[in-house]
Amino acid sequence: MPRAGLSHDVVVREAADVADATGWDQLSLAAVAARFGVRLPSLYKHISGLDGLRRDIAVQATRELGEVLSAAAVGRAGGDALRAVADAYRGFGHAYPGRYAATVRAPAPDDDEHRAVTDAVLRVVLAVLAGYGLSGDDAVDATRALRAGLHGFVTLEAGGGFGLPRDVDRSFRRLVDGLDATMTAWVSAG
Amino acid sequence: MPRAGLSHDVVVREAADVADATGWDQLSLAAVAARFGVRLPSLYKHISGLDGLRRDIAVQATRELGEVLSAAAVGRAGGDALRAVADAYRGFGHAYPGRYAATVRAPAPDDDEHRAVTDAVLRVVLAVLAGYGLSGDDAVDATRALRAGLHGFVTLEAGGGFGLPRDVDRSFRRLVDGLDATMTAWVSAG
DNA sequence: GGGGTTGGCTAACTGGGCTAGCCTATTGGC
DNA sequence: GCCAATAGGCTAGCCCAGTTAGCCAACCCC
Repeated sequence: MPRAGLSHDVVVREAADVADATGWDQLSLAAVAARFGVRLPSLYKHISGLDGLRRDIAVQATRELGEVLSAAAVGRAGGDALRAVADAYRGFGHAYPGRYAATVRAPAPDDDEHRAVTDAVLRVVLAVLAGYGLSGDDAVDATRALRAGLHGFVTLEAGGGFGLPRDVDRSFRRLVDGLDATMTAWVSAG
Repeated sequence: MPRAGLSHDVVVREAADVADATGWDQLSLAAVAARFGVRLPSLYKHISGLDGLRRDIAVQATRELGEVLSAAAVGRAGGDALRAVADAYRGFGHAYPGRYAATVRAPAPDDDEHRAVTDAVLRVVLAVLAGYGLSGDDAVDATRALRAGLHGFVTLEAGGGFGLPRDVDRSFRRLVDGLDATMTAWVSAG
């Protein structure tokens, strides 16, 4: 019985790849086990069931998203930073649809590790908004508007919701420009 | 063996209620059959499996959404219409989370009935945008931005993604105001 | 090389979806 | 009113995914 060399991180990473390839909803332990050429119950030595695996993927994917956004934001400010972060966000959703879907999952109230990585993403966004001069309630509203616009666009695009031939990149650019203008306006409106 | 009085429409409606109560992802034929006090295979006389049922719920829910949005838009124009439609959209998502999730499902390419109801929703949105003087590519971009913003907000809200205490109604109002301003600006920018 | 730990495995159960085929309630024609 | 056809329930039985329990071999360290 040769060992397959599994570990928690290896299993989670492979499972994330499965989710990217087949869809977050279609993720199954059977598919992951098959990837490793291993029987399904063997995975239980490394993860706690399908739901535990989903949570682990969410944590890993959210960490990766935070790194990607942070890298995009560094050295930029204002609309420049906003556009870079927005593009990075959408790019992540395109490149890793399964991981992206995982990042939407809200952390359980007592899951500190998960909370930490979602907070890290939030901090990047807040830093971008600070570049507009937004803070407090304005920043909260702006964060929600920004996440709503980006998340909505990425999920609708991934779900095939944009049937029309009109160039999708261009629509996205105009959406982000609109968000930029809105936030700029909020600043001057005080 | 008394008859339970099932029919296609009755089953789909009850299944939509199950989806609202337990979540679109948790929808199961077992739960629907239990609601009717009927054995699971009996449902197959009225629907074609779980996936067929999901598609049927999507069609029905999208039709309902179209009616709700259309009713909200009637007799209004411009920002007034936009706000009314946006509130109706979010209200539908709150009141019927399972049905709402079903409306996101894109129609199969050859599913004319499904396409017809999604087109009806699109027509309402386009009518609102026409009130801004938007048409052609501008209208397509605006539709996408609008759907992205509304859909993103509703799903994040439903998913518990808005953890902060800041009033969510207020954030939504500001998002819609921002969309209104953006579309107004697009018109003048031609 | 012997013992503990780790990481595979098989066996077995649950529960959901699906198909086949039975049997009865209802309905429509005469 | 009867008889046949249809339609709408049912049971039985399959498959597949997830889960748990418990076995046993591989590896690691002394």
